[in-house]
Amino acid sequence: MAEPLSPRYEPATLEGRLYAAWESSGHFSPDARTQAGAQPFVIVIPPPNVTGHLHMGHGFQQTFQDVSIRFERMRGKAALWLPGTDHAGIATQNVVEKELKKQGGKRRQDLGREAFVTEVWKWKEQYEKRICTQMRAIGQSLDWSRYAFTMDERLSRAVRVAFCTLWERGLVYRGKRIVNWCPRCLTALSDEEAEKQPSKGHLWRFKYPVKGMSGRTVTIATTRPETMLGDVAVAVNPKDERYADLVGKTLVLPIVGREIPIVADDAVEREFGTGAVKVTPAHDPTDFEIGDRHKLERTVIMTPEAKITLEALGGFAGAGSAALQALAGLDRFDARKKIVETMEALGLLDGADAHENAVGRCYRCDTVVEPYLSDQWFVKMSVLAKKAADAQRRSEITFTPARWESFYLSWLDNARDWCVSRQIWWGHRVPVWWCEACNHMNVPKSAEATTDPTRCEKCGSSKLRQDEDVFDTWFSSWLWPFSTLGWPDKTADLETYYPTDLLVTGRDIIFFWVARMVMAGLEFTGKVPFRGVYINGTVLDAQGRKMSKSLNNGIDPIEMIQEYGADAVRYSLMILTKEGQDLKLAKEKFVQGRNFCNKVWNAARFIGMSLDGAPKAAASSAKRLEDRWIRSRRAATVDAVTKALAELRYGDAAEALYRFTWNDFCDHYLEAVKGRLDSDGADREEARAVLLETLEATIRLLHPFVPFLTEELYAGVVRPSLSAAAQPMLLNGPWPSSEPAARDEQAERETEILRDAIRATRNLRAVFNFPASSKPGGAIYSAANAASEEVLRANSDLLRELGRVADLKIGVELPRPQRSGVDVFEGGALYLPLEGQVDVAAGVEQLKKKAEKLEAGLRAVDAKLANEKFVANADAEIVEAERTRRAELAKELALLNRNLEGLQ
RNA sequence: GGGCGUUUAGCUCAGUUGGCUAGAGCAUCAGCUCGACAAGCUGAGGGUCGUAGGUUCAAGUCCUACAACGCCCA
Repeated sequence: MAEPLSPRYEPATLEGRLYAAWESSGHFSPDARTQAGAQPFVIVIPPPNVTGHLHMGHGFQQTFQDVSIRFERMRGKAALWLPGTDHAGIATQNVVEKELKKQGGKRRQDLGREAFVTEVWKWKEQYEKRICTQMRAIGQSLDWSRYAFTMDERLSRAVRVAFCTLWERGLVYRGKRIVNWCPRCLTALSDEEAEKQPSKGHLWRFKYPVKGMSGRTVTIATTRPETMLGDVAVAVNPKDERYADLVGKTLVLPIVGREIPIVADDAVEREFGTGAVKVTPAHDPTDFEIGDRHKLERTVIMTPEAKITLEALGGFAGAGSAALQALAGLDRFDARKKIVETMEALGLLDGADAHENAVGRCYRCDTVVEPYLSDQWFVKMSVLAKKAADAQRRSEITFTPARWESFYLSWLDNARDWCVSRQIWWGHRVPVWWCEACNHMNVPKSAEATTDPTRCEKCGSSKLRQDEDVFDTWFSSWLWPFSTLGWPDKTADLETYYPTDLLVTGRDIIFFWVARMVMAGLEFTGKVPFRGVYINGTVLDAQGRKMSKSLNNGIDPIEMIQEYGADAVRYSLMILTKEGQDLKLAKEKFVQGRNFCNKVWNAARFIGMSLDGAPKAAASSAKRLEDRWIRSRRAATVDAVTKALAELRYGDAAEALYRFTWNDFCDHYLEAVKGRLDSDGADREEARAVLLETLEATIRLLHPFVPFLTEELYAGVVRPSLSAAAQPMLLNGPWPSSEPAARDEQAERETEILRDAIRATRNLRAVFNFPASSKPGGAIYSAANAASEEVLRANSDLLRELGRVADLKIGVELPRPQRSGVDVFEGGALYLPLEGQVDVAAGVEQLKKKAEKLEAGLRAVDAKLANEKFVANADAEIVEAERTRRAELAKELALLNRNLEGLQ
């Protein structure tokens, strides 16, 4: 090492520099590997909102992806992690609208469509860099040369081709349907975008008089009284005897004065409310269907802003009435109140009950969604959904955790047609042209999808007007895994990198996105878009609540990176997570990652100080116990981590590395070799060789989790001692290979004995309050057998140094000296003579406790062995193990007791 | 109402096909400038595994019922 490293890991000093070096090295791109014939490994990023900022959920989700990408890249694959952002139609439009209002009080309508969209593009250009910079700050190894934005010319082309193709195949249609309408955003939403929330309301009962039967009324129940203006019938269940005689009769709709029939329909639940429901086909999806079955009129009584309009009610008896006129122009909720009051005044209110039901709200602005009749574009789901479900049933896609498979299937099996048109301006405009001359709808052929038609294909008129609507954002996102790779063109990228390997995303968009990508993939490319789907958990606050703006309980990943370092943030997130489980997070949790990074840093710093160029011995020829042991542990860890990462068990991999690095490598091995580094000759060189070898493997295994730290240590500590042929960057691999020959079970067993003897020594020192700086003499290690004796004898220098005793004696079944503390360890007993100011009474208490534990253990084993059925039924090796255990316990206990007597 | 998840130490969580005295991190207590690391070292204490049944030689683990909390769907 030329210059010593700082005693603390200081991430801020190196992260920016290292990321820039990685990016300019070209290793984020898979192209070189692909040209060399490597197998690809591909992930497309779930594109975040282009004008959003990176929140902890992104950081969490993207870190899984980066760990997998870095792992596979190091394993030699042509790893491609494709970055990009999403135009987020409604969300972005809303933000820009708000901003316009703030700046000059203008509405988008004041600017006009073209000028407004220009404004949004400006906004996008301004914020696009921010989120990409933030992804870099966390260390995400994305191939920026393939960066994609959903409204790029290239991806926009894909949207048009997709739509025109669906049109040709009869999978898309335009129709008047009840959609989820947001009266604030003034657009339709898909079913998935209308989030159902429980809401406290009332169930009102209204009496509708029966025509020609004086005094006779039918009582209906409703949660939305304002819609009664649009009632065109009342429906009852055909099997409901209460109303059997009334079916076919006519009611007079109060206030409006319209005559409406009583119809029988199976959709009506007899148990709900009064068993009679008002039918409003233009304002309720169930009523729409009832209306279809009974050929009822669809009477619209609200404007797109959800205000009452009486336009359709002019011809009825109550048209001119003050009661009805008073409702004109009222907001729907004011109208609700007013209608209830009016019905009460008319003596037609039968009462109301408190009622809780699920009310849809706009997922972007939280406004209560109105079921509203309008013309929209729909994608037929039945065929697409069945294909997507079948692919799953043929196991072409694997979900992790597996339980999401059934979740995915159950949605597909019940998918309703997808409303893809939105009445906003920011997005991909529907590629349909209306002829102003003959009103014909011109949809380009898919082969010519990107050329705007100039003449009506039916009448030849040049007066064409493009459809005003834009597509749902997800109508571009569902093409993401292949539009980003060049589809609809047959590009080399598409050929090489599609289908992708892994998709990592949250469970909240399995319907929105995952299922639809599978549909699109199968429909447009004939292949599933990805083979594996990892559903990550949700990041919650310390109290288990979702992080949200309104609660202000979010934790900013960028702030955490500044405070603790990107590696600390990444590592903490990974070790805290268990396959797909939610993650309760608090700022303090990042301390664990930071401390770990600092530990690795300092271990490397120490090793660096001990190295001096390449060691002059081979690690594989090192024969000392600690060498064989750490090499065996390393080999086991390589296998465990490789397997865990291949199976997407990120938390398990992080934990295995934590234990190996801290408990094995630092706590034992580094301490064990310190003495040898002072010596000279082969013993020293072998220690240095093993140190280097272990450090190298450790930082390679850690690299996917803590890329900055490890890259820096590779450059500063490891690489200078390696051969000139070593890779210039850790990023590029290789991944440590499995080395079964290094496994050494005997060394692991012997080290357990040794470490337990050291533990016993330290324990006795603490228990009897030996001063920390003292080195007690005369320690006696009484081995239970010759094998243990040999282990202790061969490592007596470690016993002395790590146990901090002045001198010691080792033998088989040695006698206990007078007035000595005793502890048992695996393979023997330790006697420590008590001299001077030591606290015998305290020690006796501790030993008694230990004896009690042994007794409890012995009782448990005895109970088992006394049970004839256990001996008869359990596997022979289990029984044998219990017998051995019993003998050991009995011996330890006898020893402890005998020696306790001597002390008291 | 249906589905899924969770319930193990003060807190956050592990615990594979049932089989050593149920583990870790943080927190707690005691002691430490012992060759990198006080963001550290050493040692220790702490759990009737949500409740009640059942299967089994043996249950944190399998089965049944129930409870609480969370998420999704209706």
